[in-house]
Amino acid sequence: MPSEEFSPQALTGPVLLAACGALANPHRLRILGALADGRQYVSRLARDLGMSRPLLHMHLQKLQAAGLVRGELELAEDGRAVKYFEAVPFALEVTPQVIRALVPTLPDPAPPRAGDKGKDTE
Amino acid sequence: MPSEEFSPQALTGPVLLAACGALANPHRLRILGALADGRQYVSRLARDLGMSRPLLHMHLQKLQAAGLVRGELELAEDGRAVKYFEAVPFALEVTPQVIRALVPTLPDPAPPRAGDKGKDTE
DNA sequence: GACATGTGTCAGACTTTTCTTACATACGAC
DNA sequence: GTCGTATGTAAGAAAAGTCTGACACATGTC
Repeated sequence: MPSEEFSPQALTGPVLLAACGALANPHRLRILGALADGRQYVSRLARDLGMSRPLLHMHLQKLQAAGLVRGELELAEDGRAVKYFEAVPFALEVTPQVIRALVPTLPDPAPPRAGDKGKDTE
Repeated sequence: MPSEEFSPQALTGPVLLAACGALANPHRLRILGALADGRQYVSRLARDLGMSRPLLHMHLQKLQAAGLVRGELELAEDGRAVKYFEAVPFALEVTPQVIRALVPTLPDPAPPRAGDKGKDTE
């Protein structure tokens, strides 16, 4: 049951980039850490973590875009709409060799301008 | 021979943040991928990767600061100073549980202002 | 000397990310 | 109705990251 490469999707360059970008922020690590204890809804999470709700919303967006977190809007018993988030059970394993294998799947570096004869660049 | 937690140093919150921040860039992934094939000096690396040397220098700084890369200034046979970089053989493994364990080692979120009675935040 | 190679670094522009403040909606209870 | 909870989003400021172009130095060859 352990050790899937990267649970939800195949590990490609862009996926690794999104995942690392999402993990490269203390707030988002805290959020993921909190969600590792179980699902939670955003207003509660904002209170628990001591951050503003719009800010938390933004970070959750980024985590969700990276596939590290999953959100689901539910209707509570009393009828109020509550959005629960949970951590996707991912397992990200990165080594220099893994990265080398992913390099070919990276987006093109940048339009290499023709007629480029700069001295320091080429 | 495989599976060290995180080769060079213990995996703490700040270390993970630095590592992910360093990995969250296509140029730096390319650099690491190239160095996975073996050590190389920066001017050569800049040519191979098709990027300017100052830019490569900046990215190498960040990779080195994160402990993912190691540089060594050497004196070539003909006397020229050449700086070689090599990839540190790290193995970064991240899961929600790992993150939860690291949360306590993260830097303080932000000075939680006393007397905070904002409506949206609390 | 001029020219090639190698090194490092700075200043400024540009882009992206981060964060707050303010607004909008909907529902239930009083 | 008002108050409390929940949701989402937009505008703008502030900070961080990215990148280029121009410097500086040293060495070896011509």
